[in-house]
Amino acid sequence: MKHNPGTGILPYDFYQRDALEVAPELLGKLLIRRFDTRNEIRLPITEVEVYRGSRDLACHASKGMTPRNRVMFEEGGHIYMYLVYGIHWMLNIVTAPRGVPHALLIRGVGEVSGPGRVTRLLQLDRSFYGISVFDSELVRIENAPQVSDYQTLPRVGIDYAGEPWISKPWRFIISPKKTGH
DNA sequence: CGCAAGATTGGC
DNA sequence: CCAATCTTGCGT
Repeated sequence: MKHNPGTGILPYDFYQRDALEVAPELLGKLLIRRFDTRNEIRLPITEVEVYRGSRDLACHASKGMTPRNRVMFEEGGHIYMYLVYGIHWMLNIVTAPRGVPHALLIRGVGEVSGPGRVTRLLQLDRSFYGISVFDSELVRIENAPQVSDYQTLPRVGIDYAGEPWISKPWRFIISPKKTGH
């Protein structure tokens, strides 16, 4: 595995931790989508949601390993893509060591809000399933100063999970910039 | 093999 | 409020 020393790319070890620990640190980091040698999009991650292992009934891994969620059980740094409602691709960054199925759903980058809009903007789909953000040219994440001003809120669209999972404040979002004087 | 439901979005 | 759109996982 490459670690890309000196490139500013977040290293392998960054991802080998509990998703709840990685989530606030991922805010503000630069998600980079390279289309070719001349074109790439670099935007800060503004909103993520934690899906935390087999006990979390909102997490796809709560029903064990399946063909779809297999990559969640890989080591941190892999990309988990899946389709919801037959329409929208969801981009997730797997975290935690191999065998511990944690993931972070990327819900916002730059000014773009909403996980479906993120993948549409960055042109991410099934073909990115299983690649690693710490050694891919096409999708990578670069270090940036730690964000200190963020809030936590309940996750969206997981009523099916029931309590206590519905109420867990596992959605992390950069606080809106204060404008004006 | 059928089918209900979905980590959402956009339009009426 | 509700349809779109199709994959997935589970029950039969």
